[in-house]
This record gives sequence, C-alpha cells and structure tokens, in this order.
Amino acid sequence: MNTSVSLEDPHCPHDHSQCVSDALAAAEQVCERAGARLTALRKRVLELVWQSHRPLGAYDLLDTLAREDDRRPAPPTVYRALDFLQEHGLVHRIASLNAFIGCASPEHTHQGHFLICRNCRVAIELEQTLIHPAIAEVAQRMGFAVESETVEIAGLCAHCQEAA
Amino acid sequence: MNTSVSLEDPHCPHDHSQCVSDALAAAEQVCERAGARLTALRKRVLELVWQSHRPLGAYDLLDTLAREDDRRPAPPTVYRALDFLQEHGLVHRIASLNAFIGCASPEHTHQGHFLICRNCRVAIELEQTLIHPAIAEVAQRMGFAVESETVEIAGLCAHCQEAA
DNA sequence: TCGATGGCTGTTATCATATAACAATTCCCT
DNA sequence: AGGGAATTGTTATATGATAACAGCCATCGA
Repeated sequence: MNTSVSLEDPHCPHDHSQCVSDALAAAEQVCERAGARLTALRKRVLELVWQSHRPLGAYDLLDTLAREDDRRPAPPTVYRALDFLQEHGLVHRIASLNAFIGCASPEHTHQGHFLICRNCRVAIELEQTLIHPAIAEVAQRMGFAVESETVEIAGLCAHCQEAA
Repeated sequence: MNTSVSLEDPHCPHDHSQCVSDALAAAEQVCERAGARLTALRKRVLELVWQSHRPLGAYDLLDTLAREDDRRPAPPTVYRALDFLQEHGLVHRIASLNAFIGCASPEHTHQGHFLICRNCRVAIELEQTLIHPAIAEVAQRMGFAVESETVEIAGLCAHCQEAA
C-alpha cells in the first residue's frame, strides 16, 4: 500500500493515494447502486483523472494510456469513458479549460463549482456555499428553470499568492 | 432608420435595431476613452455579434462575413477582432458554448454572468445579483484571489417553459 | 450449451474550435 | 514624405470532440 505524500500537489501535501482509493471505492458504490458497470477502462480513466487535483484534458489521458499500453487508444475510447463518468457524477468537466477533474463527493448529485488557480492549476471544488442559493434566487426571480450550473472562478490560490 | 421589431428574438419582441445601435455607440465611447481604435472590421464583428441575443460561434461570424463579402476571411481575422472586443469589455465569451455575445453594459468592467436557455438559445446577462458577493465571500474565506468569474447557468427560460 | 441480445470497445474518418508564424498593409506622427 | 507601430491577410497547423460502423463479450433465457 502506497501511503507516500503526493508529488502531484506540492502546495497542499497530503496522502494522495488515499484520495485515489477513496474515489475508486466511492465510484464502485455509485455504480453498484445505479446498476451501471464500472469496467476496467472506465476505472482506469477515473484513476488517471484522479492522478492529481488538476483538471486534465482528454488528450492528456490518451497520452498517458498510450504510454502505459503499447497501443494508443483512439479519442472516442476516452471520451466515452468520460461521458459515462460524468453521467454518474464521478467527474466534472471544466468548460473554461476543456478539461476534466474527479468529483470530490459523487454520493449526492450536485453542480460542480470550482476555484481554479492559474499558476499551479489546482482546482478546488466548492460545496455548500452561498453561490448555489444565490443562483437559485436569481433564477427564480427571472422565472428561469435551472438545469446546470457552470461556475469556474479563476485566480490565484492562497499558496501561489504567497509565493509571488 | 430601421425600427422594425427584431425577428431574431421572437420570445421577447423589442426594437432590436436599438440594441445594436446602442451597443455600437457605447463601443465608440469605450474605445475613445481607452485610446483604442474601433476599426471597420472590429465594428463589423461587434455588429454581427449583436445580431441577436444568442451567443454566436467564431465560425458563424466567419460564415456571415463570407456571405457579405466575396472573399472569406481566415479564422485569425475574426479571432483577433473578438480578442480586441473582449479586452475592452465589449463582448463576453461563453465557455460552455465556445461562443461570443455582446456585453450589455460595457461602460463599467464586470464579470459576465449568464442565464442561457437550451431551447431558444437566448443568453440573458445578469448584473448586480447576489452571485458576485457570494463568490467574493467564498473566495475570501479560502484565501483565493479572484481574477475572473465564469458563471453560465443553463436551463429553460420562462417563455420556453410555457411553450412546453 | 447454445445462441440471441444489448452494452461496451475498437477503428476510421472527419468536424469544430483556436492559434502560431510571418508577410503585407495601413495608420499616424513627425 | 518617411519611419515605426498597429492592424490585417495568409498559410499552415494545433487542439478538442464526435459520427458512423464494425467487432467483441458478458449475460441470460431456452
């Protein structure tokens, strides 16, 4: 069992292997309950997405898969896996970066709201903030029926501000 | 002078030519003050972006330009104009749609927050809502220095709900 | 066990969005 | 008129995503 501190996220050292295994375990549960199949490929893609707390592009995932295997999978392979993972709330897509990131708490469905550091590229998922109620209030006032919320706040995280 | 009601936005009939001329007038002012040149091309692109209240893709703009002229401009032509217009706050980019829309009030700099109807595709720009303060509060709590806010709420506008 | 069914994956081709790099032109100031 | 900077034109290419169809394989009922 690998309990080493992750090198992927030097700004906030933690046992990242725990993040990954937690995410995979949660994914098993979610799929189990939904009667969906978390196949080897899907699990592998989810694991790769979780290799860091940075959003990763589909072609980054393809590159990694190509390095692991001898054969390079074609784009649809990864996009289909990502579609599946998104449908089951296991990953979020970051529209402003054309990238994907693991969902912090896939147990309950929710919108992904993120703080994204432009320097270290780490994305922090926000939960239970005033943002969602604010959106709901505005939408209601406008008679607008919300279906999905894209909230991506870019800037500098606390650590990168200090470093600068 | 064309005072006809716009056919572009049937859900909310209004004198759309007024929107366009207002936007162009405001743009002149903004550029004047900034010492920036609102060239013929930039003005034309801004006018095209304002042809409706729907976000338009860069290639849609290229298509329209190609129809107007005899020669089809190359992508960088339009992207550069869009970059300029964005820098001066005259258009916003909608990340979730890879599209662009005219800014409702370019006089003061602000983040673009939008309600976007998935049915009629109209985007409504939100101003002075609780969303910005909510974001500011969350960011401050996290020690995060906000530089830009992408807030794109997709769903059904009031009219399209009735129609369904 | 067999075969049918549906879901998953592989494969090829292509579309859609965006930018790099450099050349030509135009504008503006002196 | 001439020089320098900003703007636009042009070619090529990078990057992100999907359509369409073929093949595979798990599972389930006969």
